[in-house]
This record gives sequence, C-alpha cells and structure tokens, in this order.
Amino acid sequence: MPAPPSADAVPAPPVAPDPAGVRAAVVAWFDQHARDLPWRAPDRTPWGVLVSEVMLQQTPVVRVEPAWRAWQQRWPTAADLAAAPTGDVLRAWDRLGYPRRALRLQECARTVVERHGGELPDDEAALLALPGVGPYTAAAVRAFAFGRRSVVLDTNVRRVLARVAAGEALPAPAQTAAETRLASSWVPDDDAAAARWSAASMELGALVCTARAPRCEACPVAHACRWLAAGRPADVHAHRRRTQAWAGTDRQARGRVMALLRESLGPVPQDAVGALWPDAAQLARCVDALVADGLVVRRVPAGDDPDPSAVTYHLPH
DNA sequence: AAACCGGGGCA
DNA sequence: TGCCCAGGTTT
Repeated sequence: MPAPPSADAVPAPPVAPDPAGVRAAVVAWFDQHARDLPWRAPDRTPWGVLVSEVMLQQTPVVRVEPAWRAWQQRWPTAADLAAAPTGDVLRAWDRLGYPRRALRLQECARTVVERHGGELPDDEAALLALPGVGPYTAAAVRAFAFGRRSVVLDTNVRRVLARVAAGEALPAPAQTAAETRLASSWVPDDDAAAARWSAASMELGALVCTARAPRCEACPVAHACRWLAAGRPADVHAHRRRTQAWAGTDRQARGRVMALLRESLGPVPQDAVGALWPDAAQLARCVDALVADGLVVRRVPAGDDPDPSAVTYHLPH
C-alpha cells in the first residue's frame, strides 16, 4: 500500500478520462436537453445550416434565431440570396454585427451557384474554399448538415475539452495545434457518431460548461472532469487575455455609419455622415475602409470641379 | 502570431 | 465596467 497523499496534494485524476465513456454520457445528456433550434429541425437544408453557422460567428444564439427565421423565409436557397440586391442583404443583416459576414455570405451564395450548381458540397476542402467559411464553419456544416465526421472545434468544445481532458479553467487565447490533435482524438471514426458528439459537446459547453458560471452540479461528466476534480482552479491564461476596447474605436464608428445607411432609403449627404462622429479624421478613415470593403458606395457628382459637399453615400445595390 | 472586424446582454 | 459570444480574413 502506498502512503496516502498529503492533505494539500491536488486530488485531480492523474490521467485523462476515458473518451468513450465521456462521449456516451454527453450524447445521452444531449438527447434529453438539446435546444429546439430551427436550424436543427428536420426540414432544415444544408444551405440553411451554413447560414446559421455564419450568423453564429461571434453572435449569440438568442439574437441569431429570429434573424435566421426571417432570413430563410426571405431567401431560402443559395440562388435566392445570390440574386438579392446587396443593400437588402445588409439591411436584413441589421445589427447582427460584423457586416462583412453578410457580404461574404452573399459571395458564398453566388459561388455555390456558379461552382456547385446551387447545391452545397459536403467535401471539406470545397466548403473551406467558399467565402466566409473557415475551419470551424466547414467542419460544422459537414457534421450538422451532412452528418459526416469532422473536427468541430469552436469556443464551446474548446472549453469542454480544456476542463474535462486538460483540467484547465479555459482554453488558451489562441487555438493550438496540440489542441486540434486532442479534439480530433476525441471524435469517433463513425460519421453519425462523430456528428452527434460534435453537436452534443458544443451544446454542453453552451448550456452547462459555460465560461462564467459553469453548472457542474448539472453536468453529465462531472465525475470524469479533471478541472472539477482539481477544485476548479483559476484560469492559467488570464494574464495573456486582453479585452477589446469598444468606445471610440473604428468599429464603433463603422457601426454608426452602417446603421445610418441601413435606415436611409436614398443617398445620404456627406454632412449627415459627418455628424455621426466627433473625430473627422477617424471617421474619414473608417468611411474609406467601408468603401474599400464594399459595404458602402460613395457617389461623387460629375464635373471638372465637383462640390465636395455634394458627395453622397449609400449601401451597394 | 497578431490585428482587425459589431453589438448587446449580463454579472 | 469587464467579459462573453457556434470565427474569418488579412498582414
């Protein structure tokens, strides 16, 4: 018999938990507690799943749900969105944030029509080649739209694995290669089982294994969690996190310009845009960037010496 | 690897 | 106020 551990020893399990057992418990929990989200309904389409994933890039579920319903009602297919006026698309995007996503989503729709006959491909490389689709979204569409195996590693899954498998409060600020390998090792080989694990682990992170106030008492894998066993130690990466400023930033200025143009049906005079922001130089830079991004169109009156005050702005057509 | 890109809700 | 949210693109 080895000597019992001293009183101040960390009681964490010395090895990683058994993935198969954890997966089974999480999937069983998911079968009971999964939210009834519209992009999970039986009548969903692969394109609808992609739209949801793009909207969910940095926008919470509660704000995406009504927007997604209205969007799919209006433009059910990639071909529908491809044919829409871009100004309508940006107005429908409304305040979901990061309006370049809306622009890329329409570019994505046009690419799907031109390159894939309007049908979303289920191959990861082809998905990754679409505008606005990165590693996460390509994997998510493969799993949730087509039921295929992929490594779906979003902020929720990263947190679940950080706690259960690594014993840490939160994942590192930036995704690491080791983390991707770990996540891949947790995904079953079978397509259907892999897709279920991806959805279930993500949902666990969203509903139970949350960032701020995790509900460990309601967690189906609390018994196997290295972080809980260690006494829920503090975030070891806290010193490297940096909060993004907001007030007075270019992002806030851009948001004001976009909000004004969304609610304006006709061209907006330069002066009306200028009244939005106290720092004229900063605003000018932001408007230039919006024009370069393709989110805003600047109209300069014709003539050899046009009146600068006659410049107007509008959303693209 | 780091910077940039919105907006709202909640502790 | 600080923090968080089904990330992607660009440099």
